Amino acid sequence: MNIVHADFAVENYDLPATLGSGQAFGWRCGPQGWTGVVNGRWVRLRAGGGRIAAETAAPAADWQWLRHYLQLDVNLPEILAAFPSDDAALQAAVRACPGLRLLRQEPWECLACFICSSSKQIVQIQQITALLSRRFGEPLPVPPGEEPAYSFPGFARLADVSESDLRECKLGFRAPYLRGTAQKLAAGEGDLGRLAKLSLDEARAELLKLPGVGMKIADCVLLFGYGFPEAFPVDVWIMKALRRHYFPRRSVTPARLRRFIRSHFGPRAGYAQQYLFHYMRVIENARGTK
DNA sequence: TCCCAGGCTGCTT
DNA sequence: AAGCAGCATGGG
Repeated sequence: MNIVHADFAVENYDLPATLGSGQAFGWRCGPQGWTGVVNGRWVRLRAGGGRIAAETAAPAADWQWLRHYLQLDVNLPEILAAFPSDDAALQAAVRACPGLRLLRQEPWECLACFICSSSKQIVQIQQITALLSRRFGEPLPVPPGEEPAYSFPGFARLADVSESDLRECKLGFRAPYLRGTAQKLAAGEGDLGRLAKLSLDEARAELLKLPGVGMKIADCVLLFGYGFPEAFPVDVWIMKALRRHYFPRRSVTPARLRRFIRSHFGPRAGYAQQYLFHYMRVIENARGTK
């Protein structure tokens, strides 16, 4: 089995923070780097010295799929410079983790994983999605001596899986949601590929038609899967941050909150969201419980 | 034992 | 329209 290497020069790219920041759930950190599956290929990544080194198990014609996934061509300093300068909380989050990036994941996998995510901790989402891959995905070529790896099962495959089989993957009450969404897509009711050509609001409206998909999950898919940079998923962590920093001692209606997000964070609000999320969840939390 | 987790749905007011 | 119980499962 051939092992194929590549090397990318990067600036302002914090690979561990990006792969571990709760936007993708398939990456595992080991002594030799971060191992995961991108578009049906086993990959290991290692960062250092202004470079990201990549290793795969099978030769590919080019590396565009990985550059696209890692969003290597995004001009991060330009995005960070456009954040509101008078926002102390956001600026602190940026200073704490200046190379945090957004990935561009495959939309179906992203959608399925976030349907599994509701009211779950990130570690558990990782476990659930790993079970789905192992059980219903296809085995992938890996270098000798490596753990087996599996593709993430497509919606056609999951549409044929019984609810109890999904529950055995620890999906709990999310099982009928994932099954329902997979069946709808398999039946041609909804075309994920078409969403990329729509506006943010139009694409969100399409996602909201799927079972188990509300505002939060829709915005995650729009941000992490389709690359709409203004999508701003509001989960419990972000809600905590927004209340604390922007609405102390005030109740906020969802409509007012959305208006605030749009006007305050601007057209790249999704990046601001990821910085606030990571700061709240990892950095502030670690400081508080140390 | 209790509270919470990258929520959504459907039923009550 | 807004509030809220219920939904599985596991971590701290």
